[in-house]
Amino acid sequence: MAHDHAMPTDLTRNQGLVLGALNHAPAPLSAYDILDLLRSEGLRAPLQIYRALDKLVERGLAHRLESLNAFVACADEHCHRKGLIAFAICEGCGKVDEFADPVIEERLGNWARETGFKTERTTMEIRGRCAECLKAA
Amino acid sequence: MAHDHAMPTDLTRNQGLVLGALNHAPAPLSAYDILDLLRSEGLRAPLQIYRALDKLVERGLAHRLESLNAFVACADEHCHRKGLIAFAICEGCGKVDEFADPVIEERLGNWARETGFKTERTTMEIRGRCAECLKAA
DNA sequence: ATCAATACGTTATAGCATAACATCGCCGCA
DNA sequence: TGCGGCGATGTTATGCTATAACGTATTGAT
Ligand SMILES: [Zn+2]
Ligand SMILES: [Zn+2]
Ligand SMILES: [Zn+2]
Ligand SMILES: [Zn+2]
Repeated sequence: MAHDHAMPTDLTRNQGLVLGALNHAPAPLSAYDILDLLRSEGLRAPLQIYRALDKLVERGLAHRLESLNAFVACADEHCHRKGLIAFAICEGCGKVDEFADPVIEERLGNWARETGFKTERTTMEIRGRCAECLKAA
Repeated sequence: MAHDHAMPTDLTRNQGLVLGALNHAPAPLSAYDILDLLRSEGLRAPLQIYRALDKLVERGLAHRLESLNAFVACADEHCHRKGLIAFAICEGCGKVDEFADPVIEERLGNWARETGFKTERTTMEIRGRCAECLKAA
């Protein structure tokens, strides 16, 4: 399970609550999912969640999945990855696998250099079914 | 400009209107952008747009950009591409460049084979600034 | 004490997407 | 000719996602 993450100590209360919710979740959560989970802690408005998420994503402690409009905790316990990250998202169980591939990064870097494009950020998301779900079917 | 696309002849009226709007647009359009463009043609409801978009995307005549919640016409005039497509989206002018890279496709295929993941579809979107916009700055 | 920077709380609003239901037109087939 | 299936259409209502705009509170340095 994802229960034993080492959380940075300098998070604000809201940031800590949101990251905690993501860490305990077995699948990506939307901002509104998180809000519902944290109403018992006194949070009431979407903006409280979005502001915390902004900071967490900025620091690499969480990631936004564009194709899902949802968020996950970073799978890298301490030092969050630099560079390009790919996400494999299972449509069956919701599990998200996070990995980096230097060759892909290099190919995209080459393409950018050749075309004169200045990359700010890249999202790569694979949708499908994980091995476990395939076995179960 | 994108004015001279060969449009399939078997599109319905709504599908044709929507694809036309995308073909003439210099940048990705949201479903609501398209709706506003087509009110003069009698379209009134978001669903009319979304239904047409579903068909167009299904046939590869248009693409959905997940990181933008918007749509573009496929840049491949006739035979839309098979396989993995990457999109480079300029934050300055909105231009979208569509390209395929067999090496990246192979790397992702390898990863999937190794982990037993069955890929249904992949989205790859690069955000940044195109050469032209960089020159202008 | 003053000031700037950052986080927080609240209300309202904007933007994106689908559910549910009725209707229409086309085509194949008795 | 009439029936039945199917896909596209039209309409209303609703739900989900995200941000604007405002004010207050906390922190921490000078
Ligand atoms: Zn990560
Ligand atoms: Zn699974
Ligand atoms: Zn295309
Ligand atoms: Zn540009």
